Formats: sequence, structure tokens, C-alpha cells
Amino acid sequence: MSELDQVRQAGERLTRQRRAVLQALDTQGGHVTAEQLCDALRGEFPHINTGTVYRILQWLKGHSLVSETDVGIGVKVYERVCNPRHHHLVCLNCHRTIDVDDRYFHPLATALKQDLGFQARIEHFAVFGYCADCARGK
Amino acid sequence: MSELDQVRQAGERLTRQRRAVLQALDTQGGHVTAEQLCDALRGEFPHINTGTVYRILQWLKGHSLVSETDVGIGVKVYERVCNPRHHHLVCLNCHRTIDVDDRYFHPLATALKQDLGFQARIEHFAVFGYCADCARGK
DNA sequence: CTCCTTATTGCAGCAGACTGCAATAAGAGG
DNA sequence: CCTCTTATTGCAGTCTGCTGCAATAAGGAG
Repeated sequence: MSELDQVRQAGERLTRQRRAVLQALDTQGGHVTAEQLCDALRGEFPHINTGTVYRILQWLKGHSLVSETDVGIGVKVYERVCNPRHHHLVCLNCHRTIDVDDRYFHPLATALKQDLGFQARIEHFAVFGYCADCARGK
Repeated sequence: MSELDQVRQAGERLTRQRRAVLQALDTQGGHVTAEQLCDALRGEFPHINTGTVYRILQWLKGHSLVSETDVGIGVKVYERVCNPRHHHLVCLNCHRTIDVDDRYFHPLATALKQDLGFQARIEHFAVFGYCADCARGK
């Protein structure tokens, strides 16, 4: 919980709800929707609602503890940021998502930093396109 | 308008509304929201509504004529896809958007193709992070 | 030019994501 | 341990983006 202690600076509070959201994300693993999280938390907090969950997720995202991704299913999915980081390739045809290693994105981040001084924050990317199987057909 | 003729295959129709959306995108140039497009079209089509505009934009996007991007302002923005393609760096601190050349993304697309057979469709990317000015302060 | 098939529009309605405000509770200070 | 400040929650409401359905119109056939 050391990374959370850092966060407690500047008057930001580590509430039971925030702790529970993080724990739920750890427990479930992989991609989770805000709605799913809300349901999971209702056991401990019967009155919790999606508004609060979305706010907590934004807060966690701002502290790089959670990633938010649009994988093209019409709902945003959230995932605990862990090392090593990984990203996703999303097939526009069969809608499969393929995990891809962070190192593919390092050259891009490095180039943007060197040439433009831009410090890219690539926690979790979703690249759309066509997977090997579907690309053949096209 | 030759690119539009290709689209007319397979029974897809080139309606006045679709033509008008494309023309409005050309006229306005740069990033436009669906709401703005809807307003612009109401002169010619008094009864047009956002539902239709969103559907037309999805259709144009599917044919690679228009790009859809989340630049972090809470609304999706649309832009005519033109050559050379460009992408955007979005500063999480000052919210400035910086245009960046397509060539920065070529190595990534090539690597994904070679190693994984994935044919990335990178029409218009938005990379979040901190711009040179804001990165210094952090 | 007219008819006919069916893709597309307009409309109304819905889910996802977010926000303002009053009530609550985290955590610093005494 | 109690008090106090104020960040956060719960709630209700809003806006964006999308979808089903009946009415309309694109564009191919005759």
C-alpha cells in the first residue's frame, strides 16, 4: 500500500470506497466496467452508485493507478495498472482483443520526447485494426 | 468525388445528407463536433438531428473518410481524413493539442504488422501526456 | 419516366459518463 | 478522544452518443 501513501499528500483522502474500488479491481483482474464495479461494491456499500464509482476511477486514473480504455464495445473498461504494462490490439472485424507488450510503444514515446519534448503518458493503449486472421480476408 | 463512387458499391447510397456532412467537414476544416455539424446542416435540412449525424459519421468513419478522436474535452471530435495524415498530442495539464506527423507512428504500425500480423488502422491518434512547457514544471 | 426494393432518415427513447449540491466523514490539530 | 475543516459521497439531474421503428427516398429495373 506504499503507492497509496504517496497519494495521501496534499489533503487527498484515502476513503473506504476508494480502497474498495482498488481491491475489487485487483480481485477481478483484467478489464472491468464501472457498472460491474458498482455491483461488486454494493455488498459493502449498499448506497454506492455509478456517479461515485466514475469519480473514483477518474481519481485513480489521475494517479496512474488505474487505466481507462475504449476497446470498442461501447463501454469504457478499467484495469489496475501493473508492471509490466501491456496494451491491446482490437480487431474491427472479429472484435477480438490481443495483448501486446509495452516495448512496441517505447520507440514512439522516446521519439516524441526527444523531438518535441512531449512526455507521453501511455498507460494503456488500444490500437484498432484488423487481426492476422481477418486481415487475410480483406 | 471519385472516392465516394467506390463507396456506392454494395447497395450503399450517397444521400444528400451524407454529401452535406462531408461538405460541412471540408468547409469548417479541423475538429468539429457532431452537434456543430448538426447545427451547420439545419439550414439545408431543418429536421436533421444528432442521431442521424452520428450515424452518418460512423458510416464515413467506416469508409476511412472521416476520423473520430477523443481529445479529452468530453466530446468526440471529427475531421476529414486527408493526406498527409496527422495525429495529436494532448496535454493533460494545459489541454493544448499539438499536431504531430504521421511518420512517428509508422514504426509502430510496421512492427505490429511484421511481428503479429496485425494491420493497424491508425487514421487519427490522440496521445495524452505533458507538453514540453508543462513537463518542466512536473 | 415510373415502379419497386430496401437502405437511410427522422423521431423518440435509452444507456453510459459525468456534474452540482447538500450531507457525510477523513484526518489534522488540540 | 473530541473538534473542526473541507474533501468526498450519495443523490438527482444532464448531456453525449447510440438504437428501434415507421416513414421516406436512393437508385436499379422495366
